[in-house]
Amino acid sequence: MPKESYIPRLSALFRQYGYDGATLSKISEATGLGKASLYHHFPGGKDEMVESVLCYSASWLQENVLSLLAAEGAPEERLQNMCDRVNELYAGGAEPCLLAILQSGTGSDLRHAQIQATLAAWVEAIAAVLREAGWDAAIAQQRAEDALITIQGAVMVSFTLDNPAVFQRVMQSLPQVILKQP
Amino acid sequence: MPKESYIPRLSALFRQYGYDGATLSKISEATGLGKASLYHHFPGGKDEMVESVLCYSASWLQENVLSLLAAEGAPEERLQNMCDRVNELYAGGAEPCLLAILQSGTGSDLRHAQIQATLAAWVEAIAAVLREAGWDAAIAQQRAEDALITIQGAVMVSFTLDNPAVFQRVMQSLPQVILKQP
DNA sequence: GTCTATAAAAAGATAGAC
DNA sequence: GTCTATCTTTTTATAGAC
Repeated sequence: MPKESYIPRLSALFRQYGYDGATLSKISEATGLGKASLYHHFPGGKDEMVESVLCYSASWLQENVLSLLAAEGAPEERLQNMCDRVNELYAGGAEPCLLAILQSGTGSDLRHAQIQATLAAWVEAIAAVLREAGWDAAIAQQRAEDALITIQGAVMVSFTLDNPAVFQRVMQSLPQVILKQP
Repeated sequence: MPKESYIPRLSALFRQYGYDGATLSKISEATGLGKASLYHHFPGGKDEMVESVLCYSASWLQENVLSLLAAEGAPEERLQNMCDRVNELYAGGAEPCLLAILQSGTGSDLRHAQIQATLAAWVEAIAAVLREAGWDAAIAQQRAEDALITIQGAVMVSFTLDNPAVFQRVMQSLPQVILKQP
């Protein structure tokens, strides 16, 4: 099997257990591959697995979220499309954020830059929509940051409180909130 | 030394490395105690250490944040006091949230309920301020959730983007945003 | 590309002296 | 209350056969 086919299961494992908690034993079990086979696909060990997972995450975001923001249509509609995909990504507020999880643990410096770049691209994609909607660049940047803050905060709070309704409510209103006059 | 004196250093270690990343070796080094001494203070091992850290966190929050929300004064002033303390807690957006970090890793079920209770108490303390300010109970609950979402999201985004200015800006406007008419 | 077997290192935990 | 020493288990990683 090509290594790409194991990325989703690796992704789920790192999201649940984090970098240090996702041991090779768990990874071996989840993928059905022996440890030696894992090193065949990922000679760099867990570091390389995480790097691949983060790379895949960035691609998924680009193709499933950022591309919708850059597409044709009214700003509110494009933001709504983003929220729909984000809702899938976080299972309606029931699953935590991989990017947030992978920032802690041993050797997080290696992951930090990659995660930062992904989040920055997301902010910029939203800011572009807002500039197109006629906002000043500085305000657009702030509102885009606010949008990410709301999404990430809603994931954390919903997951912690075991209350997906919080996530649903916030995602529901996000497009209007972001586009609203001050 | 009494075990309470080690809690702050334990806290810092778990915040940086998470549950699985904070190994006994690191803990031993950070506290200056041998492993056997650690087990003398915390017979239950890491689980008991984390439990103590989370218990201390809840106390700190109660005494330094929730008590200010319940104190005398105008709602906006009390929310502003909260933001000031929160700004210290997260080092102005430079440090991640212990509660968020400890939700992942091996055996997170043990920690989840404790973290959930702490966050729920925080939400309720804010909601009480808003009800006192004349808001309907349901709206007060939503606004309080929104406040926590903003705080947690701002910590995550600021830390990820290495940009404390984002955190500062958001904390600055939080009291007015929460109290603003819809 | 996957396996079995094995090695080397690290982590979690305890016994018993002081 | 802290230490040294030791033990067990787990984790990471590799060698070599198929």
